Amino acid sequence: MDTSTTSPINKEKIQSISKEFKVISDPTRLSILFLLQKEELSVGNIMLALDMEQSAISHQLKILNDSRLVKARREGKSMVYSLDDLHVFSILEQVLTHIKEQEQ
Amino acid sequence: MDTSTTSPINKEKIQSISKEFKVISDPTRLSILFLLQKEELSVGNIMLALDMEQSAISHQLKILNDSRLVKARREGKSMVYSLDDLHVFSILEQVLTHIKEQEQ
DNA sequence: TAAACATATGATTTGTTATTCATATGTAAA
DNA sequence: TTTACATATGAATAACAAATCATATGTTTA
Repeated sequence: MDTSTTSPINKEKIQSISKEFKVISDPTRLSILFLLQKEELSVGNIMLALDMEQSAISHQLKILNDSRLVKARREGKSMVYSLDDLHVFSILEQVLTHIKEQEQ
Repeated sequence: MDTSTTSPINKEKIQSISKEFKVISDPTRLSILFLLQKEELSVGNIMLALDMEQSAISHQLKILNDSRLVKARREGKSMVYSLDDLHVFSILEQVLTHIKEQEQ
């Protein structure tokens, strides 16, 4: 199917794509996503793993949460975050493959 | 294959992925890529299509060119740009599908 | 070969995003 | 029921990226 003619790209679509990519183009947020791919983690544990300030982590988690890439649940005093949208990883896999190919 | 255990994500890899996404997360650059998907275009024609300043277009084309997403050739007085890496579009297609799914 | 045209590019300005700082909120333990 | 602990959040600052401005470079035409 010829997407270039059947679905013209308008400004709104460009903006949506742009926003999606912006969320996953920040190193801190990417690191969080990869950490959570292995296991769910509390904010404190993400802090320790990335060696960053609590506030910085929380702010980035909010962005990830707002775009429904992660979800949170309370566990006692801490908040435990986990992935909510596995779809990003198929995209990340593609990019990783691409990077690997270009390295050769 | 379990990529989470066989290929640990290090800081350099995070940076590479981040850079790749940053290139395709700017609306102007995305617009240029979609324009070039249909046909190769001179800087002047891209200017007209996006209604933006020549310098802004040139600066963004440079970034796209540096990351080997587009290539340029001279044609008389003008420079004609075309896509150099169709791979991005498989990623863009995925994101578009994702957006479409979430809309429903 | 001077003028006009098309694009590139460095420097500055403007806009955006991430981090930090200070503090608020919510939960559990003393 | 005060204190400690864990996280969230608004405001300020710092870092970064895009657009603009001014001008340089390269090509064609008069």
